[in-house]
Amino acid sequence: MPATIHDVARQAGVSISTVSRGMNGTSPVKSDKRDLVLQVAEELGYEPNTAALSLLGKKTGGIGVLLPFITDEFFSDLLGGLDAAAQEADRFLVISTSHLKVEEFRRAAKAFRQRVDGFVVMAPELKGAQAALMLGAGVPTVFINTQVEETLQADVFNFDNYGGMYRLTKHLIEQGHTDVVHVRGPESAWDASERARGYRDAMREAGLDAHMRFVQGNYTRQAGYESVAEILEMEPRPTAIVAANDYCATGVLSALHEAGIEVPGDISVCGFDGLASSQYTVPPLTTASVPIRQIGERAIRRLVGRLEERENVGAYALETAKVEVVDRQSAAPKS
Amino acid sequence: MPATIHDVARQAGVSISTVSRGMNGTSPVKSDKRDLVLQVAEELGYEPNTAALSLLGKKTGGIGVLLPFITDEFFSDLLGGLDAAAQEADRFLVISTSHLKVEEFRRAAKAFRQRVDGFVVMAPELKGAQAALMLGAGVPTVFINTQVEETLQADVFNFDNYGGMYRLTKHLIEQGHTDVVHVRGPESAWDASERARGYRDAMREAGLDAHMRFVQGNYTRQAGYESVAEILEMEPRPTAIVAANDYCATGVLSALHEAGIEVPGDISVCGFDGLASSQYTVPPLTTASVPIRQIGERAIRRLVGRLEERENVGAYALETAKVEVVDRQSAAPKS
DNA sequence: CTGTTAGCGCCTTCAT
DNA sequence: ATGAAGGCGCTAACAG
Repeated sequence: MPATIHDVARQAGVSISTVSRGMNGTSPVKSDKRDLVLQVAEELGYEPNTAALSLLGKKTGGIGVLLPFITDEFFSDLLGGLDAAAQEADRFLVISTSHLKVEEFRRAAKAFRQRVDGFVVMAPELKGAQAALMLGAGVPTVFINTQVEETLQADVFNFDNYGGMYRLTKHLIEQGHTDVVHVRGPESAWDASERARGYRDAMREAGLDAHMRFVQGNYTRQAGYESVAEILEMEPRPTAIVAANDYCATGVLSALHEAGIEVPGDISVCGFDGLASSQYTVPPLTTASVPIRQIGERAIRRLVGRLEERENVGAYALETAKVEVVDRQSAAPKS
Repeated sequence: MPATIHDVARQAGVSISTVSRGMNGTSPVKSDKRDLVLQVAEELGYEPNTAALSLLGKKTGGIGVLLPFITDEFFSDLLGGLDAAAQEADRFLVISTSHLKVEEFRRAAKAFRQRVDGFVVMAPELKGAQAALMLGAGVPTVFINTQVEETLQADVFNFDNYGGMYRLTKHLIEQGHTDVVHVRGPESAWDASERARGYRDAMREAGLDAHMRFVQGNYTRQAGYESVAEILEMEPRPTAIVAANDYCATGVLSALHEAGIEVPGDISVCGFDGLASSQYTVPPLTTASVPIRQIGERAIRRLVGRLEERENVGAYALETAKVEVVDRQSAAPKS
């Protein structure tokens, strides 16, 4: 049974108010008494009961994190940034995942609402407004990589899915490739559609409409692996593959190696995300790098700023982080 | 401002006790009144305030998860298992990471103690007893992959670090390799020491004492990458490399490829962990597979069992999951 | 400066 | 079967 404020008061021979004031510095306490209180509290290992605090309307210190998955390096990186910034702000993360479906999302939102001060949400399969609705009005929320409308009253930290893929595709085209195939992400995901759109626009602008080819994937290595069989059947055979993400590209690399096809000698391969691991694939992956860790850190800082009602936070904003092409060895000029 | 029990009571024209009883079924309520209460509660979107509940000594529903890192596929897999089982039990995860150092661990333990019903802890750099001490006596805790003494009053779910590495090394030796080098994990980590011990024993038993070679690493891809320079200098040059984990092995593969050395033609490479990604490396990685997701699921189930004081939970137990060698293409018989 | 008191929202006796 | 009242631990008025 942990010590309560009464225990400390009794032991120190003062009233509970004095203890409270001494510990919080809410109002002046004679210094010898304050020292005594602090000392007794220390001895008894006293810590204010957080439930009592919340009941009084104090903040919980918790930040709710709602993610679609977690078993993915992209999300570990994001969580790394989130957690680092949270610790820095002396807050803790309450995490829940697998909210691909609306119902699951609603359930988690409900369970969390009372236990956290605000939310960080990544819901590429949900519109931001839809998610905001379920979280309840007035709950400070920051969205990451989520489709939003202008009217949404929340901060949004996106990254340039469209532009990143556009530039990546263009990069390939500039190297002489004309038959570039895109292994798409899931139909239902907004970010996947944006990436596909980037690919499409780059091809069109280069007058390569007739050369556009899509293979349906779902962001997994498995899907990338399986896409290769289909790609190798295409006529003419593509000389470059742009996968929707690095995971997918890894699967592509693996299948190509198994089929005895050289990368980038016979065919070029690109990913998207710029995961730490993409540097260590064989060969190292040309990709579009998303600063996901920093996005996580910034999202938390912004949220904490709102929670603490800092002056300089300002109006709600949509920030779109730049996505840079990282040229490594898995893509090369068309021979 | 969310509705309180008083709002419901007023609206339904009954006392708050009746509302409480109606919602919880704690004691009989005339059925028409109960229906009315339920209906009003629904309309008002009433949900019992969790802080008030905790104050009354009720459970919070939260499970604290304390991990050393999170930016690692191994941990995402673990979290996947943890989260799945938690959702199944209608509980939520409160996660905190980067507890490599004792001080950080203590800090997180303190912050979490009041907000969760129990803990799942993975602290390979801490002895279980030490961690238990910081969590406070009587807090239900399950340890994963943590060094423990016999006396620890807690459930422990480990996996066979020693045996897995022993068998992996033996596997290589049986294929004719005599010069097998081990890229170690961090000195301070218990699991890394266990793996190193497995390697050592396998080598010794085969009479290969004089052939033992260690390179110090730290479980990262970077360390694996850098170890290769050192390994290639060794006389005689090793024909096989056993890395302390898959990440490290990935770095090895990458550096070897860059150096134009064929795997497994010129040199065999093995990892440890059996990450999903190890199946997609080039070439696919021979490794020792740890059922980490299942371990996560089982850990949560056990913890929940304890929290609910189910009859059949029984005494505290140490379970050590088997680690299987998965033979893929990165290792081959010595030519 | 310091002590007393009134709740925060809820469950739980204790009466009725 | 139902209502009234106490109290969980704490902070913030309100008195001195």
